[in-house]
Amino acid sequence: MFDGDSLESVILMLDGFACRYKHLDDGRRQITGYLVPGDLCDPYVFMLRKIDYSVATLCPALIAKVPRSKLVKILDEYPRIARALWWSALVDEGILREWVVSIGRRTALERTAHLICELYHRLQAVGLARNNRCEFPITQQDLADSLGLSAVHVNRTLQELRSKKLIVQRNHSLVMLDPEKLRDLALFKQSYLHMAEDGNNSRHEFMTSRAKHAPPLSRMIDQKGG
Amino acid sequence: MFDGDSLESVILMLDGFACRYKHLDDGRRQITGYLVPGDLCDPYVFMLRKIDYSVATLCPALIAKVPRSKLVKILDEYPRIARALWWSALVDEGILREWVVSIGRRTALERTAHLICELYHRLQAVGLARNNRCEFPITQQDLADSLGLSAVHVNRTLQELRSKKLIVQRNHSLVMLDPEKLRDLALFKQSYLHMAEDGNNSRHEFMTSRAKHAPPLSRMIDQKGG
DNA sequence: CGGATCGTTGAAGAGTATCAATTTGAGTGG
DNA sequence: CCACTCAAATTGATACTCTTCAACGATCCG
Repeated sequence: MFDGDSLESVILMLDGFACRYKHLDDGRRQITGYLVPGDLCDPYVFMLRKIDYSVATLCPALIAKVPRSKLVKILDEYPRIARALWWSALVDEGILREWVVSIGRRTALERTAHLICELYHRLQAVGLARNNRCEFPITQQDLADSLGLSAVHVNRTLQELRSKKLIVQRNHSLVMLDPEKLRDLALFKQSYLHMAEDGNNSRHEFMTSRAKHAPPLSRMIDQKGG
Repeated sequence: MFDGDSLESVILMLDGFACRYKHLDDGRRQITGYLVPGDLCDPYVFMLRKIDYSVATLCPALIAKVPRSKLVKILDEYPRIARALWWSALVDEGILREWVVSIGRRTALERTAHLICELYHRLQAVGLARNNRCEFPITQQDLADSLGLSAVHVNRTLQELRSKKLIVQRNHSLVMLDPEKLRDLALFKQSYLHMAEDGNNSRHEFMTSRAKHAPPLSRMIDQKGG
């Protein structure tokens, strides 16, 4: 799905990771957000005819493609889903604001820690993380393009997080060894994610609602694209 | 209006400039967006009980305070306004994505030029800029906190834009001497603002609609706060 | 006129980028 | 199971953008 495309259907992440990103003309890339299971790639289909960013998967992913017309009908029938969608867009905006704060004012170390915290908490909210461990299929180059750093510097920053005994990475998963210290270092305040106290949010509801009422899924296994 | 406040009414900018910002615990500040006439400070009142940022005016400003209940009624009666609100939130998100790209991947010079272009085009869209001139009541410290730079560096960056004959500043207004070169330098693509070809957008409609149906305005002159 | 805020300048240093090479690790096919 | 390949991670050296600090000048306003 690319910058400038028209929107004829909405894509829901069922499994795997993806990201939104933009390219500058000379090739510089900036990732503007991650999509985890339960997220919609493009909740803008109702207002904007074109999207102004691209989406790429970071690993093989499972998605549901919901035709625009079908989604409109679903939203009419199940207003809770409409509300969840609206909520979700606002949460996305809050996350985006925090990214601006991170890239603008946090140091490389704080910024990297903050992104790890964000992803862990979002995955936890949809039941995909526990015991301080979660999938982490994001390359150092992707992190660099998310954090406004170079890949080399991300590498050294991750080394520092490891040497401080805050995280370990194995295969494509990550463990927070001392979540509290990590959040302190990151200046991380969970509240901006607007989740309930128990760590759940309405996306979870959206996912489970979806399971009962969803249109047929199209299955797509996709290699990482750029 | 501060981080954590409950939302009992929505504030509409009628005149003047304001910004959204967040503080880190140690005092570092990051501005996450500007509010110009026609913008709502907090279009989140419908879903989120708390806001996760603060708002400050940058100059004496005129605002309309719309009680939550009244706005709900207005939106029921005039669905076009509801649509404009929804649209507006999506445009805000697009702007935020572009800020992430700017701070993450544009150089200081490009980034500064890009913010100038954004503000000019947004002001033009609500009829507050023409002939490449607009109000610009933003201090270098504010620019620094918007662009993720130090005030000193913003100063030198503005000097460079002036020495390249791209802008001039007088009093509190700014003139783009060579808008095309400025946009090229900034890698600025107008499309992300999702405005119509003529430079107008639905916020303008929102403003004029409001004039006919608005609740009584409360007038508030406010000194810059932090 | 005095005080505050904002803008400007210079010098020195920190943080991060860049470049280039090397190592590691995960497939893949023989 | 091993050799091969390719992408990702790591390392070192060097350069540069931007920050910090401190001082000074300009402007505004009561």
